[in-house]
Amino acid sequence: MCGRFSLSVEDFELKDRFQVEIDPKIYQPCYNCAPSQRLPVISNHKKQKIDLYRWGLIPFWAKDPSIGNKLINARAETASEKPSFRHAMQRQRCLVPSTGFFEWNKKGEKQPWYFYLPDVPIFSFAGLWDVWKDAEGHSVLSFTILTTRANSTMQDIHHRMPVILTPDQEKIWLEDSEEIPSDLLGPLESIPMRKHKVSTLVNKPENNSPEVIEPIKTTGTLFD
DNA sequence: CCAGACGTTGTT
DNA sequence: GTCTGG
DNA sequence: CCAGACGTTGTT
DNA sequence: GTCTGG
Repeated sequence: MCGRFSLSVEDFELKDRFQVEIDPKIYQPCYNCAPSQRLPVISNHKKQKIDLYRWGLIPFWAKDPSIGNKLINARAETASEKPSFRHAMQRQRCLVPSTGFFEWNKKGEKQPWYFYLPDVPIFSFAGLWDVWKDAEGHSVLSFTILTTRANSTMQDIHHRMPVILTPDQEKIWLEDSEEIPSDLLGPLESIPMRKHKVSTLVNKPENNSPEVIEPIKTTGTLFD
């Protein structure tokens, strides 16, 4: 699963990496990105621009927007059949830029781990977005992150992981085709991934500092 | 027909 | 909006 | 994902 | 236990 990630780069780095415009007034690096926050997204409708979307997809037909609290992830295997995601899966795909993400090992103590790609420092999750209008007609843009089976690096910690796209796959995911490019949605194996234990400071979303992604020392091996 | 749900994770 | 269950 | 709340009344 | 908010 994926319920917390980082995007710890400056605006110009994102701009260079994705060839997009970004308003420096609305952007700031994020070490501890959490559900319900407004976070940077590149959608298929605005491929040349990064905008902020709320994490937790609110389907366009929702009466109560709090449904978004439950829709922070969508299973890639079933999203095209689910009422909440079907429409977005066909027409409203997006990239969620990231520099790494967190998972908590449930066995024994609740230990947070940080996962990242040393060869691809900025990557993206495959996402879906939607637009919901409140009673006054104000639009709320929101997104969810697709999940899939864990890859070999992750499976000791968790049996699910976010769908990570390679740079080549990013273009395909954003193409305006109602045929879903489902071959992109498996666990990432083609790019090396690393992990290390991090401080439980990351548990609180308000702790948004570089410290939450730093490796913590453990008895025995320094790196896991 | 209307009412109510619409999700994922992990654990049992 | 669309599907399921009563 | 985790943390924190989870209620009503009346009064200031 | 379950929901809301970040």
